[in-house]
Amino acid sequence: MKSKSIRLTTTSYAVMSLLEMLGEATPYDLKQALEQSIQNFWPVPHTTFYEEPARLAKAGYLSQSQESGGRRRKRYTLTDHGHEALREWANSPATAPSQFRDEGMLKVFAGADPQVVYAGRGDWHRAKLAELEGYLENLRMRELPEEPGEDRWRGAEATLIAGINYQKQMIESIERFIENPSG
Amino acid sequence: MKSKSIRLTTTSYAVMSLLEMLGEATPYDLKQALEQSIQNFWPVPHTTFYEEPARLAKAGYLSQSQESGGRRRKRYTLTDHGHEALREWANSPATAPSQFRDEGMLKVFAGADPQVVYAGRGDWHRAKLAELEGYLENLRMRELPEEPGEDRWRGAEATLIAGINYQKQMIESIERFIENPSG
DNA sequence: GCTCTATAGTTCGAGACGCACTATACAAGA
DNA sequence: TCTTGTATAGTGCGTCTCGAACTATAGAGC
Repeated sequence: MKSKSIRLTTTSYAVMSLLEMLGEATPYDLKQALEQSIQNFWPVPHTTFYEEPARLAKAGYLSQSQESGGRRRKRYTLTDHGHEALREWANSPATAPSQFRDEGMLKVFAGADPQVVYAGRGDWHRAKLAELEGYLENLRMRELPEEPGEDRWRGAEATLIAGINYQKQMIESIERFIENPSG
Repeated sequence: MKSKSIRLTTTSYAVMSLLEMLGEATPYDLKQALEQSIQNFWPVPHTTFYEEPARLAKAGYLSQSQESGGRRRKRYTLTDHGHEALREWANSPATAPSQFRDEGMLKVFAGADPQVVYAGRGDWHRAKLAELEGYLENLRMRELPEEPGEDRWRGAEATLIAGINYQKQMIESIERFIENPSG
């Protein structure tokens, strides 16, 4: 365990949380799981799921194995060290304030017409909303056969619901903003 | 004009928009102007205001001069090339979807108690709200002596108002989420 | 076997980030 | 005048993040 010391970023914890939920996962599994849960609150480009686990493994937070046939995919699991680090982070009170970025608002700042900038936005958020509602339904189907008390998926469900509420709110705000940018 | 060609990012346009509004500005001016307008929609660390203008100047989008006394600060203005690039971007319809990141929600995903995670958040947003309302008031005082039709500050005002609405909404959402995470 | 499409994985260079630090201005008190 | 304090202003640099462009494998249907 030649654990090179690295800085753990929020994205590191995202990967570790996902792994805690899934048990063992390939980068692709992680990518999919993120899309179906916290993507709305922590967007991560897919290449990160190939790079970050390798980085975490090198530092001893994950263990790695390789499939012997086919694509010879890498499978990761949390080590004890990883679990510990994750728990410590999750239980620490200090949390960075949330951030919002919207290129459209910058264009408005630069003088663009809000109506034009936000024309397609409502639909985008409506599509996202439908997608999330689908995930939530799937999640609830899958949960049925499990033991009562089984709660590996509880976090995923809470964040999905929050994501759904978030999308609904965005749809409303955008409509209000288009109607009356200085209200 | 040894214009090295660079990629213009959204942050580049943020800097250029600010410069268009201010006319001429030092990095520090840019930093302050951002804080009082679009910070909520495009957070930028302060070091960027020293690095990015230099990069843009090298590529011919800004011109640079240096104060001769004191801190010998650099002052930037948009070149014609810069104005053009900015206009083109502002008028282009394609706009990246907005992004939201919230480390707290990740902690909830990882199993943390929403009540604990979001305990101080409401206050944070309330403070931010008050800050923005102050900026808006200042902006409106300053606008009084200007010519009617003068609208360099209109974008700033619109984004400030949107920022204020955003903070109000966050305060509400957080309260609702704490009360009932799975509503 | 071939071809199409979905799925899965990789490389790499440029940009973004933020800690830690340095420097200047200016006012108040000793 | 000298020192000290504090707000203002600027910098260096290593690490992390991003995303375009690309490659590879699997499985379905002919």
